Amino acid sequence: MSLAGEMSTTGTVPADVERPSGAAGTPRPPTRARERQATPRGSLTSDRIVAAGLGIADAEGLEAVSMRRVAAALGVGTMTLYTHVQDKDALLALMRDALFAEHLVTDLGPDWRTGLTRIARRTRECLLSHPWVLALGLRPALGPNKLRHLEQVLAAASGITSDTAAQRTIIHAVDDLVIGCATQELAAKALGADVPQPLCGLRRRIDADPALRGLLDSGVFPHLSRMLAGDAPFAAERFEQALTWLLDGIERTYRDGA
Amino acid sequence: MSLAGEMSTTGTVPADVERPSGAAGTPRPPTRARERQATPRGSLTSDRIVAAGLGIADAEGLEAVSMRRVAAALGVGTMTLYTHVQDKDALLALMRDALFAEHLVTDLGPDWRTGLTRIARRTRECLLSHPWVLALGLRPALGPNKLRHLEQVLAAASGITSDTAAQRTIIHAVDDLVIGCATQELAAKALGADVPQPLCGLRRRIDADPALRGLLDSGVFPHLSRMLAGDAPFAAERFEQALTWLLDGIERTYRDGA
DNA sequence: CCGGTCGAGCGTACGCCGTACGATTGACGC
DNA sequence: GCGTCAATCGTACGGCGTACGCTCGACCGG
Repeated sequence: MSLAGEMSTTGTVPADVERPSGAAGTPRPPTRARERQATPRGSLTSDRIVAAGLGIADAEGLEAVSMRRVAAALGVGTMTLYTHVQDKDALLALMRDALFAEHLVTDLGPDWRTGLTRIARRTRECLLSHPWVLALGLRPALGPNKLRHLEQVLAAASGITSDTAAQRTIIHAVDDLVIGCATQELAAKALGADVPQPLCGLRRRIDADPALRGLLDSGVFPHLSRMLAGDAPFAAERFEQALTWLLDGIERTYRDGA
Repeated sequence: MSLAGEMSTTGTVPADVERPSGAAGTPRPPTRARERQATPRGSLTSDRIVAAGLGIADAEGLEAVSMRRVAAALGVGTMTLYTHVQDKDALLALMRDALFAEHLVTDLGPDWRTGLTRIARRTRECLLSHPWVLALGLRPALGPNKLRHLEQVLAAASGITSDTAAQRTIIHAVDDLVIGCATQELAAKALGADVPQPLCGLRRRIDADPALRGLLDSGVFPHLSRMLAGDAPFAAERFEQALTWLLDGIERTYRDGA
């Protein structure tokens, strides 16, 4: 039930898997010319499938995760996966939930603000180090690890108000900000940006396209031109600032009343 | 250059397209038994391809947008599209940029806060009414309409500070919140949620899965259980509240200094 | 009027994908 | 020893993006 504890923290690819071939009392001399059955019949579990999927996704991105590929990484026929996993969508959902285990923090700290800040930072790091999670897009995932994560966020939020509807609004707001930040940061990184110094990624891409470059120079974008002339703050700084603003707003609302 | 003005505002599918077949001075008696050439040779433009793509995406979702499908909607051979569009990715980028035209607001209002609020609301509505945009995921799009949108956001943000780095942080923060809100809202809507009354979508889905249901009832999720017993606020209310918090935080930072 | 050139249009094919279906086969209870 | 059943997986189907090369209409210099 509590499958996929923190298997994903390995980071590097656990894809190519041990081939027992003679493990656990089943020597299996191939009765026919069958060389198959490298995995001893009952050893394939959805956990191992999910782990293989995570390895491929981390190493090569989400688009490399195909059923054939996962099966090959496990040394198993493609259709065998369907005995343990309903769908490819189901596999992706399991992978998503496995990663929610990484969202957990070990210590919420002394007050709600510290707790929410720590969770937000951890979640952001998690999303940034597994970009394929956001590429999953709108597919909603629900699993035991997501429940654990929700519980932890709620535990932090309950320090500020006991109104459950307000708690919901608060954790959603923080989550939204983190998701949005990570999404945009990854999109920017896909362009080789994030070196903020002289030119940001946006500037570089506009320069690369003569049409856009002409449009920018046409003078109808005064604010944009001025901004592109200056330096850009690091994404991490932007995130911290935005989080501070949001938590400031929350704090002001609930400091007195509630 | 400024292709795709507000073609996407049509909403409904412009897919099945007029077949001129004898238009504009080329009667074209088929010299052979060729019945093709329904579109009079020069009439296919990337604009029309993008429009067809938008129609399919709005009507049937992003996964229905395939090169074959778009070509069929235009009454044209599949490979013909590649004369006007480099890639499927390029087509999707053009579609994304076309939608940025919808992000523009007609009036920013009297002050920066009104301006940012209006843009944020408009952007949210835009994302919600074209869910496939977020499904595009991390693919960064850049085009003339995105530049126009950026210029407008910057125009609003410049009312609070003239520091361009700070402007950048501000507009990113607002954008992040909107993107995150819309993402989560669409994910929730995909489950048939958003009727907040007795049970939210989360609750319904937990109940649907006996394993999760058991986990929840096991008592290790006290905060979660308490929250699920209460009502959930509407997504729109959550968005407005979060935006207010964020803008409050921004306002406090810049009201006195800068 | 004519011949040449060029690019728009597109038919075919290749290698991927997810997965329905049914045959095979090993483990286990009797 | 044998029936049963679930795990395994080979084959096949329809769809995808797109590389490649052919056809053919339109235009242009003569």
